[in-house]
Amino acid sequence: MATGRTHRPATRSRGIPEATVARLPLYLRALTALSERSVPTVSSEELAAAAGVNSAKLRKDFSYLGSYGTRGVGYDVEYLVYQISRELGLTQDWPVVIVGIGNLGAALANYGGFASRGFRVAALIDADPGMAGKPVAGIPVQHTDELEKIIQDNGVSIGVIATPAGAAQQVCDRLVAAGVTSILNFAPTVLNVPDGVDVRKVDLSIELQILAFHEQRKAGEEAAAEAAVPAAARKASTDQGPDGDVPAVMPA
Amino acid sequence: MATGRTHRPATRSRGIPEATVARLPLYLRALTALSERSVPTVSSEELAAAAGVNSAKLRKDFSYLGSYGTRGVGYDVEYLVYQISRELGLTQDWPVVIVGIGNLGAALANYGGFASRGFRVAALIDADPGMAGKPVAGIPVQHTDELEKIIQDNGVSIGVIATPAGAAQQVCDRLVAAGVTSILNFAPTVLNVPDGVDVRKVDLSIELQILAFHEQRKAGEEAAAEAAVPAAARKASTDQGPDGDVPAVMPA
DNA sequence: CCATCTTTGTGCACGCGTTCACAAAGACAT
DNA sequence: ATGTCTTTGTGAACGCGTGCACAAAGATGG
Ligand SMILES: NC(=O)c1ccc[n+]([C@@H]2O[C@H](COP(=O)([O-])OP(=O)(O)OC[C@H]3O[C@@H](n4cnc5c(N)ncnc54)[C@H](O)[C@@H]3O)[C@@H](O)[C@H]2O)c1
Ligand SMILES: NC(=O)c1ccc[n+]([C@@H]2O[C@H](COP(=O)([O-])OP(=O)(O)OC[C@H]3O[C@@H](n4cnc5c(N)ncnc54)[C@H](O)[C@@H]3O)[C@@H](O)[C@H]2O)c1
Repeated sequence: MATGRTHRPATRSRGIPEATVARLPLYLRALTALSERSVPTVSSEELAAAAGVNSAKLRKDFSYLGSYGTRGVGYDVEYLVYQISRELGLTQDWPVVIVGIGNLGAALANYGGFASRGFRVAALIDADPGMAGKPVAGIPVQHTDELEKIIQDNGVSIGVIATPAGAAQQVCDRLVAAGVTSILNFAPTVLNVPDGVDVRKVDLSIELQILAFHEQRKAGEEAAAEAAVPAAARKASTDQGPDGDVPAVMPA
Repeated sequence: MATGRTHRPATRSRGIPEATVARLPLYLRALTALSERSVPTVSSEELAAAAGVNSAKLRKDFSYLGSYGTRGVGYDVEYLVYQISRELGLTQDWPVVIVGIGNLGAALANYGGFASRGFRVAALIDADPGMAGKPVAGIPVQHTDELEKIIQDNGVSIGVIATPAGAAQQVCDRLVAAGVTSILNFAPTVLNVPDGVDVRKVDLSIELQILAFHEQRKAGEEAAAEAAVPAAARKASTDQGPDGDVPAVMPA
């Protein structure tokens, strides 16, 4: 999961489980593809395959929305697209600001998939005075000094942070103070926010480390250990079954 | 969660729960920061606060590693850094290839945090012949034709896909055929891979949609509904409590 | 050596999420 | 109308993850 909500411990808003909410965009994407191919209806089995999930799970997910399938036939594609869009709040327009227009921020600004579905880049903000006024993806970058004004003038409630880690908390605080209540954080830091503010993080580094963990499992298991032992571990992991013994000694 | 493993249904490798594995990088980051400040030991309470998790959870997580705390004192920072690094497979070097050097791929290539911890960009690969040879972040881009050779010559087992969605599955298949067994996917598609291959995805669009959902909940609840009803929904959500009634009618 | 105080490691209970499996709903043919 | 066949919607069981709460471990001071 490159994701992970912080705070607001699974509040299950209005009865839709968090896990289901996280899958709705997946279904929506698959349904949109079907819609473009003018497919009128789809069974839970087919759609589940397209979305890469279990069909029972998909049916249960839809049942939380009120579920509009027809037994023996399946689901009406157009109708589901609408229902899910509405449920996710995609029938309205969400102005978004991106703070930190460096490598990543610029890539995000250039990303087309942004506008495609309800999201609109309202402003690009950077602390570098040299960037102010310079257009990125057709949008002029504005200085951080304008942050509060931009948020308020545009009624922005969703902010994207793509600054260096060191600046993230500070930027976050300003965004929140200005009225932003949802933040997508790309900086590798834990953000502290007051209740009522949602934070989701995208952390490349964590994802890679998780992959490395599994990769090591796959590779090792026999020719493991004995890599580079920095004088700290004694007889590190001879890997003898679960709960394998570990050196009960601590280094300086 | 911008994350989400596909396939391999929570295999709990060697007894370490998947949820714990996903948190280890978080602890490692916090510990590294402490280490740089030369802090010798840290209590579960302090470290948990820094990582943004519950302290009991943290202690339980560490207990899976064999746990090396000292009661009444806490954990030795350096030692934990080493133990977690080893557990995550970060004591070895992981060559990584990035496929699709567009806006995002270039940003990733330029990303410093890559090399910092065990990961090394072994090659950049793109299908555009015009890019071949052109250096990005100091590394010359190579053509897709070379993909298999690059993977094999460098012993690459981790691949990053940053191509357009349409090309992702095809690229994925080639990576897997060439020997890659872990994939980090930035393209908005569900990738099908054989057993034994791990896929993690980072999906900006999904993250935003999840935020939009919660944002809508926060904003609405009273002045909801009655937005733009595309002749499909009849008496859409009057929001009368949980399991609120929904129109039992389907459009054409 | 003993008492006190801090902090770990974990038993336990609870709730969420997943999946199976099946009854019922409805389409469709005859 | 009746029967058959497909597919939904969900009851129920199970397993994982979380967090409380506490006993035991060990440091520290006298
Ligand atoms: N580039 C990637 O692929 C990538 C991947 C994963 C994570 N990240 C993270 O994303 C963040 C940005 O990465 P990047 O490669 O774009 O870095 P970058 O250095 O290229 O860009 C950072 C930008 O933020 C601006 N900035 C600095 N402080 C600011 C402030 N207080 N307010 C507003 N703007 C400020 C800088 O002027 C700069 O333009 C970093 O935290 C990085 O760790 C990047
Ligand atoms: N830019 C972003 O911020 C962003 C954010 C989220 C997701 N994404 C996704 O990441 C992917 C890349 O986005 P982008 O903005 O960099 O797009 P882009 O068009 O700038 O770059 C895509 C690159 O992939 C290359 N390519 C195409 N087919 C290929 C193939 N078969 N093999 C190898 N290379 C191939 C192209 O030559 C191009 O250089 C897309 O799927 C996009 O949806 C991008």
